[in-house]
Amino acid sequence: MALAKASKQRRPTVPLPSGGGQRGGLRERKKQKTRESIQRAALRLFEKQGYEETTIEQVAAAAEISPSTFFNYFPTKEDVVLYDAYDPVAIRMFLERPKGEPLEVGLREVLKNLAALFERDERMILARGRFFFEVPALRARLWDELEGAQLLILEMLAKRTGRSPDDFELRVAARVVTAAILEASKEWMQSNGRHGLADLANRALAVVASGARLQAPTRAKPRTRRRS
Amino acid sequence: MALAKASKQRRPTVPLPSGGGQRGGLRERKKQKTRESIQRAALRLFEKQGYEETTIEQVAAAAEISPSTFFNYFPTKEDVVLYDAYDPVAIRMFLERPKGEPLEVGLREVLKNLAALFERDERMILARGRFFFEVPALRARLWDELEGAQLLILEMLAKRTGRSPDDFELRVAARVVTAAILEASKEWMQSNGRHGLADLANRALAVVASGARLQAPTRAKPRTRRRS
DNA sequence: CTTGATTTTTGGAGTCACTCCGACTTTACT
DNA sequence: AGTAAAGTCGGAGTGACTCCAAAAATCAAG
Repeated sequence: MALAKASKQRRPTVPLPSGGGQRGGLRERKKQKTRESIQRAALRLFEKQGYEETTIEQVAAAAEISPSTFFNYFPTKEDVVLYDAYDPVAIRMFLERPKGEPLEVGLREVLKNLAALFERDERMILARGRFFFEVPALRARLWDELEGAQLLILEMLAKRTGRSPDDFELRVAARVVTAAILEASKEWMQSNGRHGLADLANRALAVVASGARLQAPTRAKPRTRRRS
Repeated sequence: MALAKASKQRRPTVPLPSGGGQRGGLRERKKQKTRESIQRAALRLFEKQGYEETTIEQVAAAAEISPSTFFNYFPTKEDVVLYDAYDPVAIRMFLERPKGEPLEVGLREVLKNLAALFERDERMILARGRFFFEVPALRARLWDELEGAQLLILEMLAKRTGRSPDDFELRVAARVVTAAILEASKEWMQSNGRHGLADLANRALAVVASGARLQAPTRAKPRTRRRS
């Protein structure tokens, strides 16, 4: 079956700065800086002219590098938007949760901490977020990238329950939890940060815990309703 | 904000044959046939040489049309694989479920009926399935396309519960259910149809209903275990 | 500070998906 | 048959991305 070579394996996403944000030789540090500088330039252009309407050439010019060099830093145009310097931090946070702790608690805590971290450059994060949901190509990539998150959660669940990560039911559970958190993030981004990320995640996880069984109109309980 | 035009709106996916599979003028019927013939030619080539390794030119040649014409039938290369003649059938099935029926029951029934329908060209369906999970570009598109399914389920849930489709909790529920079914389909495809689609869907929905709360190793209860 | 090895940057040539469009052919209808 | 609509095709782009080899910057030693 020719499927093996069918994918031309998308070369691994931008290498995450293995450390928490300060690792690696001076060499690597500089590369990191350039990468972020390119990203900034790109996002600025995308916001001004739109994603599709901006060419790599323009981004390269704005970042004062050659188009060739752009591809040294990001394998595809999409990756400039995808790239998130916080990712490794989040992953590490998650992995370092105490072994015995119930999954949801861990998730809630991580999300809470992240939300706090985000306050720094929330503006940029939210801007990126909007792209994800408005540019088809990015939206698709994001979904796919989520697979990684799901795997993390799966591992965690496997450890907690003593089941194998191959267990079908376990995989369903992991995917379901991931989906819930995704919807929370989406709401967060689309509401432009008005609703707290931690809050939304809590509510989403509550829905999961209740077996997604929603009773009649709860119309009378206007929760964190703000404006329409 | 330039976001509005940021997406160059991916022109709508291949128009679904509005009817259940037999509607439209003679004109349209012929188009449909051509479309399916192109798809067959394409899938055959993809299987033989791999997706990325096959050019549109080759597909066009195999289907005895010009490359230009290819794009008359499918907006992108991905869509040749994505296109599913059964989609409209499935959607219609789902929409025609009795109003009062609980969502899960409806889902189970639809899935069961579909599974039965699939027996016809299961081989091709499964082949397509494998592409989805092995070719990054297709995987991503599929995730995104799932958004449509989620919307359907959301509508249905809204009707059932009397809540608004904007309700955050409802959206989470819809996404969670969709995720469960996705995992079931994925398992189905990856197991090459060994486990029944309807079975898997049932088990997945059960996990959701239980609040995704899995107890310790259930190793001792081998369920619908078949071979392994 | 010089030299040679090692990265990094860059330009150029090429592939491929996809767009735009005008010319040409087929089909449907009177 | 005659005409309008729909479908097909070819050619000339554009832009993302690959491959490669030649410059240029960086670094390590002597």
